[in-house]
Amino acid sequence: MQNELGLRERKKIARRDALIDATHELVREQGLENVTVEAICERVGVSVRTFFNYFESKLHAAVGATPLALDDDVAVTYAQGGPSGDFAADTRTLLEQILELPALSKERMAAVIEIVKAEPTLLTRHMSIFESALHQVQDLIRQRLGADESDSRPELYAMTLFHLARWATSRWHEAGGAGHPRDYVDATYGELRELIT
Amino acid sequence: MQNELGLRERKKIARRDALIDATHELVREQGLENVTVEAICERVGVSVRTFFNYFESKLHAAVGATPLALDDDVAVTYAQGGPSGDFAADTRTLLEQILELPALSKERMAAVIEIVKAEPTLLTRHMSIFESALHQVQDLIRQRLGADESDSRPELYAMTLFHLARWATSRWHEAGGAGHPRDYVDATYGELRELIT
DNA sequence: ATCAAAGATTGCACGTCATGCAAAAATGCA
DNA sequence: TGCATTTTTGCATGACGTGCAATCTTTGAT
Repeated sequence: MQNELGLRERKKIARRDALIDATHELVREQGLENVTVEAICERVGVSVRTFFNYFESKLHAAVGATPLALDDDVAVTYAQGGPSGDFAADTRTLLEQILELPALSKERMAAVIEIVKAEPTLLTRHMSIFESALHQVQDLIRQRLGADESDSRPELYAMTLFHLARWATSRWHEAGGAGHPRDYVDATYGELRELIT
Repeated sequence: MQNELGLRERKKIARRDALIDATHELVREQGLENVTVEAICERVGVSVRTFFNYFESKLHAAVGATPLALDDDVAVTYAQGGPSGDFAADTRTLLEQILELPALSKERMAAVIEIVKAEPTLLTRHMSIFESALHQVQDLIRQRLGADESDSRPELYAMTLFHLARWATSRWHEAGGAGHPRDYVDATYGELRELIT
């Protein structure tokens, strides 16, 4: 078995990409609210039902939502108190590792950022897009802290982390896409610290 | 003109309350997903169309969403750099003032918290419920910072503030509703600080 | 090349959410 | 009482999203 993917896999990826791209184009042209799933499907040449085989919702397609594929080692290390033993430092490292994940190509990421800028409600309204990712991170933090269900810290922490990620990415994009989102984590932390010091 | 409200006003408030309470009951009985707007209306004796005159969505009713009625003085003072001149301190004061607002009765607040606990997706999925409140706070922060549109700090700050408010409220509820959510802001700040120090 | 199993797409029916509009009912006020 | 203003309501409409069963495609083995 080669590293090659079968026709089946390749087609799936291509279709998925086509759906995301079509969504981006249409949203750019007409705005999120005015784009119907039907229109997206028409452009791609696919049935509406198929669209929903790929994405849970229109929003998921708009942000090109991909399951968070965090490395197992990284996750376990963090959960068990590593790598440094310092909670704040390790959590920050975790954030940087999350930002390393090749979730989207640069072009697509840029498209998403533009869309979010034009449609601020997208992220504010339906954060469910990232729900599973959020949940994973939340669980890691919970394990790390040895917290039980009633402790709401993991939830707040995970959400804050998510915002930090978004913010860093946003800054990176504002800077013209120079370097890597990871490079902007520092500034982001600094600004958040100004709020709660 | 007395302080008395006319029949019209009283009926509106009563209906609104009835809708919120009915929603809470039904959600408790059947879970958020299984409650239809139609069922809520049936219980209250009101048409579906009327429901949507009162609430933007089912979720809004579930959390008893009320427009954020922040005092004008408070808002202006904050936006113009007051009351102390220190950004972090004043923002914290703002948070405490937001928590002062009598958005919901204690019982209803408790009901909402229980619902959110049972249906974590509620807040994650549709944060739009708080969108207008969030937006107001965001604008205040933007003014305060003299930031322009491209600066994303107000957005992150407002959202963080929102989380802090939720967290403080949650802690207050866990403590059996003793005192006031405001009293838990301190602990909340401390815990968040642990994340980003 | 053939064929069966596994996987993906599709159409259809269905239920729900949400909005616009205009008629009808309720309320406030002179 | 009669008239103006709000509110409620029914109806039509459109979009979202899911379950199901039929159909088509890919795969891998013979």
